[in-house]
Amino acid sequence: MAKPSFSTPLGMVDILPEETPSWRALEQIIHEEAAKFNFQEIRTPILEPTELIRRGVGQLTDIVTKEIFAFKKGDTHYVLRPELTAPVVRSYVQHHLDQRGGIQKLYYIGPMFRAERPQKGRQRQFHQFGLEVIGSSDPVADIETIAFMMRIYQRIGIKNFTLKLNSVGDPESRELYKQVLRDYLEPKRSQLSELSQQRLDKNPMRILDSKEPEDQEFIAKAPIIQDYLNEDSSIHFEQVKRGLESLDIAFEIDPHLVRGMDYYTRTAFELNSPDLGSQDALAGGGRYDLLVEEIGGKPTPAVGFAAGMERLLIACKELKISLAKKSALDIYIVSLGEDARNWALSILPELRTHCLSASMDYTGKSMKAQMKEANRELSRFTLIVGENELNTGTFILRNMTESNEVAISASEIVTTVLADKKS
RNA sequence: GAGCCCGUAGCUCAGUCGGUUAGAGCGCCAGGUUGUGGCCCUGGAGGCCGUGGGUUCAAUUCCCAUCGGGCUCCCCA
Repeated sequence: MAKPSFSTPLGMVDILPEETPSWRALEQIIHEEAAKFNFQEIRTPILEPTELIRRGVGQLTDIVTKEIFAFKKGDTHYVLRPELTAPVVRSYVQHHLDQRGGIQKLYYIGPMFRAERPQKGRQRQFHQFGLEVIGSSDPVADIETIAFMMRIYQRIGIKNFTLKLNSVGDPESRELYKQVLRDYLEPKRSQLSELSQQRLDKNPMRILDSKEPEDQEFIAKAPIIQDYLNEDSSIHFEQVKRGLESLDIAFEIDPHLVRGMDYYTRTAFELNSPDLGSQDALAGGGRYDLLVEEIGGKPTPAVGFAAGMERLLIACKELKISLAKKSALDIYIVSLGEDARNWALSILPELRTHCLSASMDYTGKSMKAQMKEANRELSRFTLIVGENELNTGTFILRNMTESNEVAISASEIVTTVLADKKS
């Protein structure tokens, strides 16, 4: 094997022709469902200012401290976007979308970048779809966000998952809870994992998310935030729960669910699948009532989620769900000789004008080889053109699935193939 | 950032306790059918056995390094 001189960067993959139909089918589903919910698509640059991500996602988060692709051009620092909530909010503020009236219901599909060690379900360039509802603090926005997310998986047929729900509180509730948590954990500091000891100072709530064995005992007995929510946040949480119940969306409360981005307030949720292996989060999201202001806009409540597309496709593969199959060709023209090839080339435009997919040999190979190719391309018909046909004006149209053929005139080709396609 | 496993044909993998021309299935190309695909039969192309170094009379095989891949921890989609 000649060694390839070049290959994709670590953790980045080519999506090959046999895979793109599934991707397009998934994208199609997302676009269709978004339209049903009256969400509008937004597309933003792959690059964003470093400072936006730092402030948006959080200075101390893993994403910012170690997972970012950053570089500098002139005096400006850029990053490849690691997520899209902060950029969408940036766009919302930059273009004064709040001035358009109503709330903004936006969705997106696109590549994200995180400089992590690749493994199953984790790449350095990966794709997410997601949505952001900006301008509403009503629990209905949370419920619709989750309902949209669940609908995508439901439509695809992925049912094997757990929806975890929590409230991480508003700033007031959270400060109170953090203090309670610190008071509880501080006496046990020396018994906690090294990582959790650091977190105790910076962000004690993330200790709840720890998987270190030595932390588990303390986490299990730790006070839970639900007991420290103020009345507003508590009511909000209750309304979200009730809304999901009324929509028959099953969930479980996980008081230890703390997500990786700093901007979440109140509602936080995550969808996990046992079909994914170690990286089991299909999607996650929550409410972020402080982010718009943090990024320079007016105080504006918002909620959203993001879902991993590769992980969704992995789950499909595990569950043997096929989103798309190789598309069949309507007609392949087998041509014999120079005159026949020219004739074939000249008839293709008409076939395509009638919305038929049509192709022919580009290499001048034997009839048998051309028939093989038509078969490989799953062509429904082959049209055979040689000297005889050109002289008599009668062509052989072979039905490849039924293995029979008819002699027809040139003017009958389109109608015959179209008639079969409709039946 | 840390740990473990793996690199042999386009793909999936045998094999070599170190020793003449490295194999299979699938795929590809061609012939059997000088104008007919799928099934079948026959043949063919395609490998410096990831790369570099070491040990040895001899390395695809053993050792070291390196690169690449996979899985795991951490964290996340």
